[in-house]
Amino acid sequence: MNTTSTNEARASLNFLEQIITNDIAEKKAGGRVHTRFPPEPNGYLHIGHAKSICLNFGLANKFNGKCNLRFDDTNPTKEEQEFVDSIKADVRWLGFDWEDREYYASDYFQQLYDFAVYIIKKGKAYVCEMSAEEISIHRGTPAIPGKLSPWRDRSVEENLDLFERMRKGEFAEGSHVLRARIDMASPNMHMRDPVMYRIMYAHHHRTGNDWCIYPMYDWAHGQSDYLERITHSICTLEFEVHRPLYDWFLDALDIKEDRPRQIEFARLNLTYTVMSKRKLLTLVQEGLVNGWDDPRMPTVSGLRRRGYTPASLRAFAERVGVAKRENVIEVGLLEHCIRENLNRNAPRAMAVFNPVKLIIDNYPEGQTEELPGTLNPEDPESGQRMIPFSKELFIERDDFMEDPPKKFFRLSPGSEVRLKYAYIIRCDSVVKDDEGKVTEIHCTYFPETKSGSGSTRKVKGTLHWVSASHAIEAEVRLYDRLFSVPEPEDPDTVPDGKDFRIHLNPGSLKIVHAYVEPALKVVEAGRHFQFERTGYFISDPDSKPGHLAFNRVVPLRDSWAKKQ
RNA sequence: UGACCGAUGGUGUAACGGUAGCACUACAGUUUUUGGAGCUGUCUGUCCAGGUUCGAAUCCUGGUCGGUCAACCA
Repeated sequence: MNTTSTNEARASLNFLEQIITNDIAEKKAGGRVHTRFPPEPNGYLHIGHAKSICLNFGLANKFNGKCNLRFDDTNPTKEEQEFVDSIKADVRWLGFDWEDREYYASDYFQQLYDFAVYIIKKGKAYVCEMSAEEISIHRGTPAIPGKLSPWRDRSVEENLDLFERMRKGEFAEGSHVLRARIDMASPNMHMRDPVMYRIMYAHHHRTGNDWCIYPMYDWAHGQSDYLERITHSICTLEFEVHRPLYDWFLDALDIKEDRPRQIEFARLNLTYTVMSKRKLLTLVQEGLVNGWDDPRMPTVSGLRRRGYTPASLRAFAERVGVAKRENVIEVGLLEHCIRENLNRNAPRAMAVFNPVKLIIDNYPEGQTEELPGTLNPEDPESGQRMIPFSKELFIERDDFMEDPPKKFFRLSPGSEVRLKYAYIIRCDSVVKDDEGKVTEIHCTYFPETKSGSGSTRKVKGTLHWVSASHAIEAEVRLYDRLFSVPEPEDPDTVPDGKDFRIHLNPGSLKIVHAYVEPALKVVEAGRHFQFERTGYFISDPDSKPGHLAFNRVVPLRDSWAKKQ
């Protein structure tokens, strides 16, 4: 593939790779590259996080660096161990290894406290006794400068004393905060004396009741980066306006060596889905989906249950690229990535979703043949499975038309098709019920056309089938996109008083009771298959002996359906 | 309209003052015991207006459009 890697050939680098390449060339941080993935453990990871994970671990990998997993757990009222566990499982499942570098912002609470004392001593932070509402009012608006806090000019000694007493728990929640003393007239709202610490009498999932003051994100994040000797602190675009503050804190601490650098990129958006934690939570809480791992959810756990593979998600993250421009990726690209992956790796099987009986009139009553079927034509090593064939079969109702249009290559009266791995057949007649619905299709088979016999007879169509008496029943969940419009959050498409929920696709889940070939009888959960001519599927954890359940990952591309 | 950021085919993303390329999508052909997969090909693009330059997607100026920011959230 990479046959042109001469010295002249300039590799195509994204903007992050360019920055890092330059930093290495300039020997910044001694040429080290160290990134981190910093989730807040307050919810489940989604595909946007997956992009960030692939980015941070991928960059470290590419430049011989390291990537830390760091939980940004500075708000005890929102964070839980349950989410720590699920996040770790998801990152690992995606294929990344943080080795022994599992860190928590809460590990640094004492360090952060000492740093704050340092800043207070420099006269650059003060304890403010205004209420949250007062602070908000004093902050002004982007166009109007804020007003100074009456507590802004306390002595260093007084600030030190008050801050220590905050920590000791002498004050009520909300009564005091520590604020950086920056510029209440800054056009950047984040520089208008931002809060560094607030009082919260809350139990923290790791530090328990050791602390009653907790650092804010802006104060904790950059300093945590510094403590971990992070070189490139990569975050999403909305933190761009925080960067001056990120740098201000580093300056206030007189950090000159090993200064981490914040770089922002545009988060992932996907068509036909919503991505914000709040909206996903709404879907779960209102029962619009069946939990966080519902196969229609863009959560990592949902994608996993849907049947997306780690490799397909990594390939996707690679292909969407990374830049600073707002983007909406077509979900078709994601689907392409999983098809590409599963086409090479998923064994084939036959399953009939909407069966109609096909009877081969000239096939001996009671006879069964075991016919070999290639497990995966894309993989010569894959081998075969045996499929029973008999006089009565099920085929897909859609594969028969009594009065077909031109270019219909499937079965119709008088036409010939091949039954995959078996014989060419001709349709002779049909039997209908009182309502005119076809109940039986009668055919003649041609014994000399048996697959593998070297028969050169050609037909236009090939159908999948299962032997009626050998078929196993299975529950098959046909998933489709959760929303019926590309951008469900677009205000232009949402009437007043409504929200994205009106765009929920009512057909996003159809459950059918299918007939599958008997080889599938014993599959355990989590196995991928291609059901020939229909799509890729995975056996669901709901599968039990005697009750098979499959989820459709994605249908096969279908140029016939498209023409219809 | 306070500040900051961004703008390249339908969607993403490259091009670092010198041939606008790649992927997905769409379409066509080829092949095929999956109307799948594969292979080949085609269509469609530098937001606008000026300027600098032999030469501008790239640099400058001014617009336009889009995004972000006013939690004791992250």
